[in-house]
Amino acid sequence: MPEKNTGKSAGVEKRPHRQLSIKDIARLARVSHPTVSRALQNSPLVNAQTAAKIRKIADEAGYRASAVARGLVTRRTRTIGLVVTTVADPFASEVVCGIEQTANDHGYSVFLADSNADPAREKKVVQAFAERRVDGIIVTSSRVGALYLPLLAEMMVPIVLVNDQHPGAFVHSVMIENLSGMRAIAAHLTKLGHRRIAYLGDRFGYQSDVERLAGYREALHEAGIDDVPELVVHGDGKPEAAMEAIEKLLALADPPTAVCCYNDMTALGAMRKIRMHGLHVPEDISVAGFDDLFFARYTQPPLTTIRQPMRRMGQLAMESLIKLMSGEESVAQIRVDAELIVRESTARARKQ
Amino acid sequence: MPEKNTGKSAGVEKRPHRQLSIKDIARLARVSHPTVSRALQNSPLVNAQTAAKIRKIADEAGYRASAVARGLVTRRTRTIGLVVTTVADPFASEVVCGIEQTANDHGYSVFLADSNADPAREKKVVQAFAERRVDGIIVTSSRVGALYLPLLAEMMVPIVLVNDQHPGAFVHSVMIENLSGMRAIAAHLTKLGHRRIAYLGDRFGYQSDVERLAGYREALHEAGIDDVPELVVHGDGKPEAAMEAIEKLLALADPPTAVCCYNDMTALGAMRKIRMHGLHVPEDISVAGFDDLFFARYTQPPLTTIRQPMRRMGQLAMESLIKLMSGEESVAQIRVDAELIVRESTARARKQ
DNA sequence: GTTTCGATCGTACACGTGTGCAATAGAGAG
DNA sequence: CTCTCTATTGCACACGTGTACGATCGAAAC
Repeated sequence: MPEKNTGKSAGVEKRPHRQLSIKDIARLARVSHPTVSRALQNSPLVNAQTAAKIRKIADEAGYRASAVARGLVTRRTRTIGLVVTTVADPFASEVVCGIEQTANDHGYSVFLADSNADPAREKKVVQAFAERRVDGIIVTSSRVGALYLPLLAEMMVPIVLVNDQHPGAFVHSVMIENLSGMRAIAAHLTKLGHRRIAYLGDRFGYQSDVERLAGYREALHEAGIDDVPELVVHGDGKPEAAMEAIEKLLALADPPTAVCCYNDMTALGAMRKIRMHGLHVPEDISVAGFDDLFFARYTQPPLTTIRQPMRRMGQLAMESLIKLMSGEESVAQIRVDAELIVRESTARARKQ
Repeated sequence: MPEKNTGKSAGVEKRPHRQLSIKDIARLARVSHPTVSRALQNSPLVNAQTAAKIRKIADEAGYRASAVARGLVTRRTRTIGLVVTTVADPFASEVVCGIEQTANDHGYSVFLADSNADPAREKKVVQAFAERRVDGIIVTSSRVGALYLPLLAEMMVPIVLVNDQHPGAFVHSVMIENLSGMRAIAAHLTKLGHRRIAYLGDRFGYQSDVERLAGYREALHEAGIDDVPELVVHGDGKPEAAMEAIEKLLALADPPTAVCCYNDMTALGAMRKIRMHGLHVPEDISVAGFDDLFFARYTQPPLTTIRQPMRRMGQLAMESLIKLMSGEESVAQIRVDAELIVRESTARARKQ
């Protein structure tokens, strides 16, 4: 009675101590390897009892089918590529979290790549994805979305963008309602009696910045306030740049009594600089953010902001991608609603 | 003269429009496919001119070698699995960033998996890694490190842990000098004249908490201060729990004049609650954190803390793993130094 | 008894790449 | 001219899985 001895070769083992393959299981179960394959896929083509027996043996042996071999023959790897400008950003990491969870729930594994906003690196990681034969790609907050067009064409793989900064280039994307969100914030401020309201934006030209700026303007117009160009300044979405940008506002002869920040990170820098000037939020100046990152409720004072359902957005992007990968159609542009969260960084304007 | 027509079969194409393979390039270059393989690997076995010509053709055709086919025959996928309790944590995401960068620099791709601190999920993702045939695994801040032992044995793959909470179970890890770090913070406070210094920790029993608590005690002993059990309380490393935990300290008949927090997230919650009690930092009570997350310099007041070189730690973990995957030895326990960053949340104790 | 049909299972391939080995050709030595 | 050696290339396999197709067998139909 032959035991586990295969009789194949007596040669020395290679370093990585041979994982056991489907053929090993076939030998143990005294069937052919296709039968094992079918049994593990719960195929109706195999006898129920045999299948159960095979599954039991495979399980006890700790057998794990090789996804790479399967991917080779199936031509579908059940992996997706996720490129993000940087994971070390609270917004991105929440989105990544949502994507990873739903990918995992659907049997997909995700390759993570950090582009660091470096176009060369971004191109490199997408090439890596091409070699890995990913089934789809998600890109979040890309500054260089247009770069993907040729690569996309080359890879023949669906792509979904989250909060892309260059409109129209891609069909599938999920974004927040930037305009109505920022309009809600600005309207909140006008209702508090503010008339000199500033906008501290991201880099000029990015779609989300354009849309939020538009929302800010709409709210002001509705309140009968005219545009004041000197009250619109730009940072880069991060605290450092915000600290510089807000200097221009504070140096004004008639400084604003409230400022709408492009996002919470910007608000963080703004509030810090305001404090360094000896001023107080919200007594001297109201500050509002956008995103509702985890720290928004812990700032001093807690930040009034717009909540973006970041994980949900990641989930939606992944679900959309899954549809596309299955050959189905999916909604091209998904827009999620923004929710105003009023905390203590905004207050009624002082009587002039 | 035969053109691109392969003459193989006139059957209809499958859906995913056949990527071109090494054989396509071979046909274009009028050589055999092994020659193409060797040319693209810069093998000395192939004529320099032929190699150059092949590479040119492959490049112009936009050919991308299939990493999955290569992985199958090579038995090395050049992928690693990265499991993290949650990416949506500023500490973890910085580490992930460091790991991804250096992995990418060395030609490795990384599978990201979020365990959500759920043991079942954690097991599931590691099984997925096994099927993907990853060459190595990195686990950050695992609460359940011990769970990996059997899976590790099964996979025969090197593992590196970052900031593991269960000492001794694994050989390879990279951690911060918790003890000396927290001792530096506490000593900083004693030098400012504080005598009633509290410790607001993570869950009891986690290694990093144990070590930081020990550092705190050492500093107090050096300053001739006795242990006061009521001044040591525990949260869970997040702001919410910190807000609850610090209540116990504030409710004391003789409340502390300074509190060492397990990390910056804890400090965030602590400062918020202190403010809600109408007290001021640092006038009424000094607060110190640990980690130096991005927001530490933007809190009000900016947070005194210990800087952890998070990206560097990720880099070190990845470099260590690369060594192990190459069969080399690597330092078992890597400890990186902590650096005290004094900002404005700590001040001289008021005269009693 | 033969025929037919469905249920099971095995055989033979394919996926795209890497690599040991043989084959060939050309150069140099004798 | 013959032999040897080296440089270069092709042939034949292997990696581990999925799947079309044929083979077998038993039962049911005739």
